[in-house]
Amino acid sequence: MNTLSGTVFRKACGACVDCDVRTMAVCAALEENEIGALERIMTSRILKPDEMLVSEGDPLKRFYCLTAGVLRLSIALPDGRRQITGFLLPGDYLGLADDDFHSSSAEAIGDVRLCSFPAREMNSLMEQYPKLKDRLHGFTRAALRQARDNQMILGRLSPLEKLACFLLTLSTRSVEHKLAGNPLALPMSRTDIADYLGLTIETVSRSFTKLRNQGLIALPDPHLVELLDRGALEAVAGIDLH
Amino acid sequence: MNTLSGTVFRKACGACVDCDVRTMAVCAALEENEIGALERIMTSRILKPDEMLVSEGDPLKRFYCLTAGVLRLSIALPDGRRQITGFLLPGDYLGLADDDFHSSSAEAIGDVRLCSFPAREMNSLMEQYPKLKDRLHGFTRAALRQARDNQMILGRLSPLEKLACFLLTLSTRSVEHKLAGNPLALPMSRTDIADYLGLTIETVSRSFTKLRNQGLIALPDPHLVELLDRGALEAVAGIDLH
DNA sequence: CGAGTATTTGACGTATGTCAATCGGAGTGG
DNA sequence: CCACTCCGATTGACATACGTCAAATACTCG
Repeated sequence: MNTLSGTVFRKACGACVDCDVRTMAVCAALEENEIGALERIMTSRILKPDEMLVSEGDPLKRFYCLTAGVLRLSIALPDGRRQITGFLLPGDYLGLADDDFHSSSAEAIGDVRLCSFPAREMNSLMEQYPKLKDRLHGFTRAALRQARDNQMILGRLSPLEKLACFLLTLSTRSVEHKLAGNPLALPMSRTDIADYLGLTIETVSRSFTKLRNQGLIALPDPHLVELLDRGALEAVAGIDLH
Repeated sequence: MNTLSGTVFRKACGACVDCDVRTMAVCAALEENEIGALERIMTSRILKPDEMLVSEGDPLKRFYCLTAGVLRLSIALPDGRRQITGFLLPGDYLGLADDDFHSSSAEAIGDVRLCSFPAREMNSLMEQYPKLKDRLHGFTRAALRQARDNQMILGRLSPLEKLACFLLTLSTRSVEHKLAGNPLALPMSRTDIADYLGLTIETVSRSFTKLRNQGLIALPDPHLVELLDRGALEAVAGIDLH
């Protein structure tokens, strides 16, 4: 079911220097001879599918760095409506937006592995290594740009445009995060995609079908998309994204 | 027409110590004896209604701090569709999301006055005063939380809920920014509100009328709302915000 | 192989967008 | 001071894209 499994646990718990996300995560701010400081406060953690890592409103005790798998960030309304504000890929950092409390929930999609840093120690490490803080600030700015792009997607695009946009940006991000970009894995469910794009699952499904019928994508199975015509997809998305 | 004019140019260009936004803007990070460093690199600027301050894609040359009036941040699609990603109030900072280029356009709504800081000098000042950098990072995190709340609003709320939510949060923010919170000034047009909430102006207008008919608000004129029943508005919004 | 769940497809209703007309206030000129 | 114009806001009539409800299909996992 989960197309990522198999790669997830390739490595038991190697040293930071050999880590899959060494070059793209927070830790890339530190040189080989400095990484020990981070490693010393770090603990590993594994999540099972749909396991909740943090819940909206929880006090912020730890920061996390995703090393394998995908997380969904979401906000919920009292009546059960849900908005997924983003998907975290390996190398992404959890806790960018928050001061003392988590403003979103974070749940595993499929199996997940992450590094966990106590907030206190991480904060003092950021004082010790300013470039660590700078890198995180840079991540926060990028997350803000992404959130604003999402506002455009949610507010002004049609369902078909939304889906095209979603597939293109996920593909691009996947490549940046060293995951396959073209036969593209979609570990999340249709419900997740709907809650991300502000649609119903039926509309998401119909949009997939439409893109498939137009020959722009192939769907070997619901969790794998092949982007057959990136140019045409970009035309459908009606927006050239980064 | 513009409910803000009259207060806008109260002060010609006083010293930072006496500034209206001294306690809430970036500059609050610095003590009285340090503020000179910021003042030295600062220049004042005034914008006329609808004047464009920066355009999407422009190289980032300067940061700005709004001292009077309101700015709209927006992203545009090639075909003219527009998404307003936020409104900046006095004390807010422009440039939080950006690295080398502006990711949104910024235009004045009514008359605007702002402080302008050359990016280069501002960056070196942030090195000199880490608490300045910390404050900006804090602003960025807050902006990210707000952008994610907006994703929820855009993706999952009905038009009536969107408008109620908009009025409540604008009222709260106005108070935080030392503006009137209850007869609430709406300097932006219905088109701006529509482009912020992902609606058409007709739907915005109908939603205003509905809230008025339900006795939740009064509209002495289109740019002034009185929140008659905050509790009921919160119930309509279906979301307790912050 | 069978049960349970996720996805897809279909039929239908409605909320919201579209198009068009009216209203109202601000600014201008007679 | 009043009439006229202009532009933004409101209201109305109508259409349709998307949501809702329901059934069928396909996949996953035991």
